[in-house]
Amino acid sequence: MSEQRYIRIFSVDDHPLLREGIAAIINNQSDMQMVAQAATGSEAIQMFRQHLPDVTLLDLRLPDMSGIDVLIAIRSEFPEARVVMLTTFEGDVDIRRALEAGARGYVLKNMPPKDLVEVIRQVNKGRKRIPAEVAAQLAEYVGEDDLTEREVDVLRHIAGGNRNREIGERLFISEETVKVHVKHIMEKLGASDRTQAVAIAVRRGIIQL
Amino acid sequence: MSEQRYIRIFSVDDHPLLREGIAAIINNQSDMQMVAQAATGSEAIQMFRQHLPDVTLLDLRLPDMSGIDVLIAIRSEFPEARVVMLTTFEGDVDIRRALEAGARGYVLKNMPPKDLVEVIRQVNKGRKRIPAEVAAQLAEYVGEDDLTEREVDVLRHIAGGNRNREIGERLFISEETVKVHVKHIMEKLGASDRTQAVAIAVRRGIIQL
DNA sequence: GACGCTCTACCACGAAAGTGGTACTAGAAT
DNA sequence: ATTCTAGTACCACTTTCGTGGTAGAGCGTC
Repeated sequence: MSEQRYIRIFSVDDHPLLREGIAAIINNQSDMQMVAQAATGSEAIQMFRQHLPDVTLLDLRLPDMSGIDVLIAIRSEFPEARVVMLTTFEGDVDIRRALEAGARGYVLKNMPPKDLVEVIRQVNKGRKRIPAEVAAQLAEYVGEDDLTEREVDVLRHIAGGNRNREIGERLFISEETVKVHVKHIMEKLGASDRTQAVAIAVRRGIIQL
Repeated sequence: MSEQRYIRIFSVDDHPLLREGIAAIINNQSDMQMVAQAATGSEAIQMFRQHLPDVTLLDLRLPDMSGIDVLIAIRSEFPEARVVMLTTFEGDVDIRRALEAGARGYVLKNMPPKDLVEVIRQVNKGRKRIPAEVAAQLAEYVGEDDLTEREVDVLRHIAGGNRNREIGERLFISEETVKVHVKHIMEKLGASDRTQAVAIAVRRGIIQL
């Protein structure tokens, strides 16, 4: 194949300065071209349909919706879409959910540009690519039980400063049941009390404050 | 004045992609020029001496030290240095400390590029410039007491999941004194318990997890 | 149908946390 | 010199948390 075609790239990020930087890097590569950009989730979904890029760079936190939800939306319509998450967040939960939702790569924003373009080339070839630094985050918690949805509900109320009795009232369950959930939350997260449970959950990306 | 001189700009940020974007924006302005870049605090201090830029763009979180400390170091040596903080963090404490340390501007990374260049122009003229969005964060907590150093110490130990007795042992004070500190912390932050105190403190940038 | 998981609920008990006081000291500020 | 602030300490008391069990209902799976 002597004909060299560009890798057509679509960037989704709500930070204009960063988008600019990505565009500069991309367009400096002889084999890549930035074909579109979006700043919100709904924009992203719409523009994906228009441009059908080879590789999409997707931020995790967007103003209107989660990057994970954008990923799911795009892949439900275009199962072959090749999406690389590009974010500052290192929490293992975000990484895991992105990969479960079909992301082909996961790159941190503080990585050198050459790592990014390398991941793009690999993903464009249909491979998956997770840098060691990111994989290490994942490995940290393998085998440990995830919190259930209900437990995350309870945890959010804990972070809001609610007492067990209040949490019970809001979730329409007894205080005793709340205590059971709290116990399980602390066990699963390895926390010694509810406060540390919140701290750990925030670090791991299980909840946001 | 017919002779037009460039505003010489120095960018300090540990995200290469973002630095690239800033450089692209800056060099697109007819009246500005990027003269140097640094990725760490110590690099920043050293390169400032070499280049003596007109305006410095400084990230708050750097790998080796806090952006605030870099700012203090630079301004102790060059009191006329014009520094704009450029960061993603909206916590009022970071903003306040930056301004107290002599920052002339405080711009969020998700702002439009034209806001950034506008702030740079104003700051270069010797003015201070704080976008409304940032000022609003500051206004949120005016008049409220800051936590003392000791209280922040205690708060950090709380976030680590320590009991009052343990905190006392580590800080070489009695458990009863710890309880007094905890009481004051909750009062000042408007928290109903120690867990919410940690959550609020993290949101406001008083502690990091 | 038996198993496993999740969510629910209750009980009892000891351990912390949180509340409301008082009070002394050292240093900064006025 | 006096006032203010931050930090220290102790006490008494109530409330909440955290731990250890047991157990049934509902749902999906194998």
